[in-house]
Amino acid sequence: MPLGLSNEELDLIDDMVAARRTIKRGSLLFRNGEKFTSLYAIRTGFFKTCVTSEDGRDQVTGFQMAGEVVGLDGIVNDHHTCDAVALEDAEVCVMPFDRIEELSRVVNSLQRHVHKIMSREIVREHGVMLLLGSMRAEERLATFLLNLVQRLHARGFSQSELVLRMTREEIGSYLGLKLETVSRTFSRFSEEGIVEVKQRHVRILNTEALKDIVNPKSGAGTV
Amino acid sequence: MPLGLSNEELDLIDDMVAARRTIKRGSLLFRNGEKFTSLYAIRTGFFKTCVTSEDGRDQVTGFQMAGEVVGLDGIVNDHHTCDAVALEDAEVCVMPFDRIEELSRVVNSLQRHVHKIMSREIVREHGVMLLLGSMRAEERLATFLLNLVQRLHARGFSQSELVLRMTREEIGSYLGLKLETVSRTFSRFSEEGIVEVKQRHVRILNTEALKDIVNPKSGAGTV
DNA sequence: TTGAAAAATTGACCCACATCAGGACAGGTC
DNA sequence: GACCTGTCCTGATGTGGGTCAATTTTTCAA
Repeated sequence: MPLGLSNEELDLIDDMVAARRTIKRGSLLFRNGEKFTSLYAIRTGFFKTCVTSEDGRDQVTGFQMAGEVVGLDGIVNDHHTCDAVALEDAEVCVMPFDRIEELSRVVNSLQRHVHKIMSREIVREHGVMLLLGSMRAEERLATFLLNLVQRLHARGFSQSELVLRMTREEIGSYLGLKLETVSRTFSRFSEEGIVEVKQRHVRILNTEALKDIVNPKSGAGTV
Repeated sequence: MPLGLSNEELDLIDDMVAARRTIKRGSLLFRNGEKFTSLYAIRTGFFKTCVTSEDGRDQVTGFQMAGEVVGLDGIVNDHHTCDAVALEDAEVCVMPFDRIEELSRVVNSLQRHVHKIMSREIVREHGVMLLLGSMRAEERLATFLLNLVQRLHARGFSQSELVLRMTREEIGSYLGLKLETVSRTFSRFSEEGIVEVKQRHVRILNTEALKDIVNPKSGAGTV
């Protein structure tokens, strides 16, 4: 499932997988505080990860789909620091981290792959920080939709249609907005003919408009 | 400089360091788009890292001090995706990443160390996302001060006094606030006798109060 | 099929922070 | 000394999104 590996290497990766595990919609793959043992490669299904502050505030830190890896947060302290919740019935490959380290000492491409996965996550989070730190509600939601649809498209789904697996509240938590604001912003996009929204079914009618919102064209006044 | 390694292992780490490099205050260690070759361990000095969106918005993604590592963002795409700017004259160890990967195939503790550094960065960013997504200005600044002073204390500095190496604007960018808000919040803390602020010199008078701000005690009304 | 809970929409009002603007202060240069 | 320039502070005003509340729609269990 990770790209760019030879068959030989894929066999080794099979070696690495201890087991498969299925997770029912709504239940946890791992939770905050739990001992860290493995990374999980998502085969099917859809997850959110979220951290909780001491006083009970909750922040969704990401949404993960098939082919992506969760659990990286647990490596530092041998314990997970966030929850991973299945938003639909899911199946994952359990990859014991000891085994990963062992194998990646021998298989250079695997070593490289692991490093890239972690670095990619760091870079992704930089993007989220930019979003949370400086974007307005419309920009946040447009960014979110474009990102989702792009990842789905890379998996063979439509470029313009998607089904949200998460609630407005979860979207809001991820984007640093309240659910009402998410709902209103959807409505505004809808009024403007940019998207068609029916509950969790979203059809993007004007991708360019979304891109313009994310990346405001400087318009006429550019000297 | 990384903790928990034997002398033997430290020698190996010396092996890994290609060179030292000094960076003048205000100049860049690396910049967005630049080819990635190495990680950098900070020996002395203070850095900020920041990403820039296409339309010129800027987000400080972190402040780094002695003993911390920068450059992890470059691994995924062989190019850096952020700038690292020295906020005071600095010296770093240049550690070619090829060499790191090579050595960490042999030295297990180094392999583990590299993984932990990357995981720690991911977890740190989760914390920043929580801050940016759900905290109010006072909570953000209190969190920031407590974090800074804690890291400085771990390096042998005071628990209660610190000199900010960055401007109000840079603090604001990191915390998702405008510089005026940062300034006003400092003033408020000062009025309340929580800190003493003279330009970049900050003395924390009441650590507990800061902690209470970060983590609001539920007070009287808890049923 | 019915009933109850969960999710989503929409409106009215409010507030924390942004924006705009004026001025003070420090550090450096001539 | 006088003069910049960058940084910081503070006041007045505006606004985007939060809060509160009412209603509708969907989902799902019985």
